[in-house]
Amino acid sequence: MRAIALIDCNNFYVSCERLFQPKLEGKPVVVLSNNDGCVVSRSQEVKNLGINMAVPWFQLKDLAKRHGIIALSSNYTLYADISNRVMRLLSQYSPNQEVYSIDESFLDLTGMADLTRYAQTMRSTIKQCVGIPVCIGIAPSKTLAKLANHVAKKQKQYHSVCDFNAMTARVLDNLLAKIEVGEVWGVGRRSAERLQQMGIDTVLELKYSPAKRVRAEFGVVMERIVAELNGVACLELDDVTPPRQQIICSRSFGVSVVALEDLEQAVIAYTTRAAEKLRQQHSLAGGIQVYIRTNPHKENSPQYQQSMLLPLFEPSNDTRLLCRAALSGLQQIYRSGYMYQKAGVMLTEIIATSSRPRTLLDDVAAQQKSTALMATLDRINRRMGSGTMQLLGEGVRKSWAMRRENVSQRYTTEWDELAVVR
DNA sequence: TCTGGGGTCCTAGGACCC
DNA sequence: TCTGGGGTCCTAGGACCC
Repeated sequence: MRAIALIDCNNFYVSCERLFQPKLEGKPVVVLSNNDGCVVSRSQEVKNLGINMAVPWFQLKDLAKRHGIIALSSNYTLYADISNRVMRLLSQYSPNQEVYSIDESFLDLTGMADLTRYAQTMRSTIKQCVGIPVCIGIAPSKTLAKLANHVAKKQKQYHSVCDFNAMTARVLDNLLAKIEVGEVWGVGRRSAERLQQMGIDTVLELKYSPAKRVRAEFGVVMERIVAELNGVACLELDDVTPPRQQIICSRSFGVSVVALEDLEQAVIAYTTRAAEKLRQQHSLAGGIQVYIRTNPHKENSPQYQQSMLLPLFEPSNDTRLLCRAALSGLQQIYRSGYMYQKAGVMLTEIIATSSRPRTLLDDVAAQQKSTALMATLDRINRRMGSGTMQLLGEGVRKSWAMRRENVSQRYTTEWDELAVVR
């Protein structure tokens, strides 16, 4: 039988912070999204208080004061580095790994013996070498492995490892009968509501729903989910991450922005970041979309949002060229008199640099010059720190920059910020 | 005062073609 | 009175994920 494992780090961002600040152990801790907006990671103590994911932080301030909740700004540089360490360790346990997200990985363990013990070894190795606690679910399909992981997390008697393959069909069905249908991977809030209206409340009920009916009501995606719940693997492990088809960089501002000049700075900054990512994956973009919007939560102030797609004359990854296009778009959609809350850019029609189309009009010398300049820019910023060299138009003061009031050090990636042992 | 950011896939509908 | 059928491509929007 197929054996797919899903390894999921517990309370990942909070666990990363605790690695370097042991005093946070045993205390209620949350990590907030950019701009210190919403809760994106919660310690067990916080979950026990009944605080949900994605709650706006300002709504929690009273509760936080009463229970002494510690709130940290997110530090993605740190989390990405810790994630890499976990993933590299995990890769030693199977020839076939899919890194699914910053804190999750699938491993194909088909054909291996004594999987529960094997998984326990994995757990203790990661805990010992990196310090991050994980839970592991094992099953014949990805969707079931996700559910097995859910059980491993919720039910203490499994000691953080749950192997559906080691259960009889009857025991498994009894387990599935106790899980709400909304817990299934790929069943979101919308579908869960519709399923419940049809009388399908539990995972077990979805598992035994007639395929025809599911297909007619929800389409192929849900049909595939039902097959996966029945142990038929429809989703393969993707062990190579394909290059992105679109690259987005967008941010809310720390304060509302009114002036075009500030929006221009922000758009240049975001385009610069997006272009860096584009070059990292050795690609060119055929177009760039720019958008701005006011704060939709402020119902009393005038609302405006607009976007514009600018096709490029030829595909490029030159920051200067992309910025020029984005700025021309911004100038066309900008309207004065609004309080802007967010701006963003999206690179589209992405192709590999190696498949750059050739035409008789190509200015090869100019292309080579651009490639060399961008490579130098990237090298300097990688070596000396991101933002060492930037376009002047990005600005220096950056009054619009996001809030990060309580951010921890980049303990593992910056010489100046290493943990100090006394 | 204060509500994230970055992705993918699917579907429906319109334009267009023969 | 009465006006086909089938295909492609593109875009926008919805739903979902972490």
